[in-house]
Amino acid sequence: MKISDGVEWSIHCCTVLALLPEGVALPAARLAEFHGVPAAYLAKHLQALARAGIVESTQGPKGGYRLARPAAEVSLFEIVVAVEGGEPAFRCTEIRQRGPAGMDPKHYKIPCGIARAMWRAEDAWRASLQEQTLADILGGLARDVDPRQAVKAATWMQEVLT
Amino acid sequence: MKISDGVEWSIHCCTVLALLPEGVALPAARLAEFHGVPAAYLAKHLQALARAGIVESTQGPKGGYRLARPAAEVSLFEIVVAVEGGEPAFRCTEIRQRGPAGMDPKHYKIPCGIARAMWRAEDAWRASLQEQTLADILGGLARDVDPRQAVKAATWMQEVLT
DNA sequence: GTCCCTATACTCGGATAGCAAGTGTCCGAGTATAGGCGG
DNA sequence: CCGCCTATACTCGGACACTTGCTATCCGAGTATAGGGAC
Repeated sequence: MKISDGVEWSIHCCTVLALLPEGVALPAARLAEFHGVPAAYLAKHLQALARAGIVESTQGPKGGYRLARPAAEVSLFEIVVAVEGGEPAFRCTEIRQRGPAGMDPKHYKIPCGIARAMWRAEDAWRASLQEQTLADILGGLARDVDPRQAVKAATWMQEVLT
Repeated sequence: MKISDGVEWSIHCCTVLALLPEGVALPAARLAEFHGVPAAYLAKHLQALARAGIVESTQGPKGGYRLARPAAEVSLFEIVVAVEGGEPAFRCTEIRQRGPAGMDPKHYKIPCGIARAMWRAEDAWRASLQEQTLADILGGLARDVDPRQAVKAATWMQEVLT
């Protein structure tokens, strides 16, 4: 079980986009440069975020990506689903129906108890992600980030936006 | 993000082993036959369960696998960890240290807030799995399984154990 | 000086290769059993 | 008849190919901009 790197990158990108002045967009290439990741691959995930309505894209010069909604209205869960897809991590293959003790599929009305148990755990995971928003991440940044790094980041952004 | 099929198979196998009479073992080949899955591949996962101390193995004729502890003392979490490994699903690659705004690693004492958020969700997942034991699964079986299937399964087991 | 037009260059978007982890399989090492032999 | 020994066959255990999905990349479509020209 492994969560795609794209999830980590996407959340970081959304955090940066949330810090952007109103009405300004940042190209994928700049986001990639800022995080030191391959631009072409990051673009793939930003597209997924755009399809999910989390970010908006503008083409042409001075174009790029920007957050589609206030940071407080974007949960981490939405980002994860946008990048990884909404399918549950545990997939019941109904092996209870196979083998010598199996019966006709119509007799299995209730999902397998094992699947229910695994899904219950996944629901707890989803609930936790759903109640954490980008705004919470930003609050944590303000608390934990070294002021010198904040200055470096702000300077870089100034330079890029000119 | 996908949980290995081996987890599903392993939990089903543990459930069957829990229904076994005291002091009797079931070979991997029989477990595979019962669930209609490839025997050689299932064996791989049973070995992982044995290494983790969840099941015990006996060699030679009349040998096989049996549960190492009472069903109430085996949580689903243990099984998942035994099969999938204990590494977190979300792996922080510290991209905050890279790029033009990155600083020397020694300045990053606290884990990235994004990683902390993701890990918090995983903790909720783990907690849910930890409080669900094989005994709970067995209880669900008694409630939900079609009596005719129970008979088929019991008959098969009788036949195999002779 | 102002407006319009056009060419430009910059952006996103989807289609295309490469690689790692999970999936599936095999054969060798070890051991409890069962039968045969001797006492 | 009982106990011991040996050969057997059945078990687990780790080492070896294959396939799916994530990783990484490229080039084409679309568009806001900026400059130049006409009025």
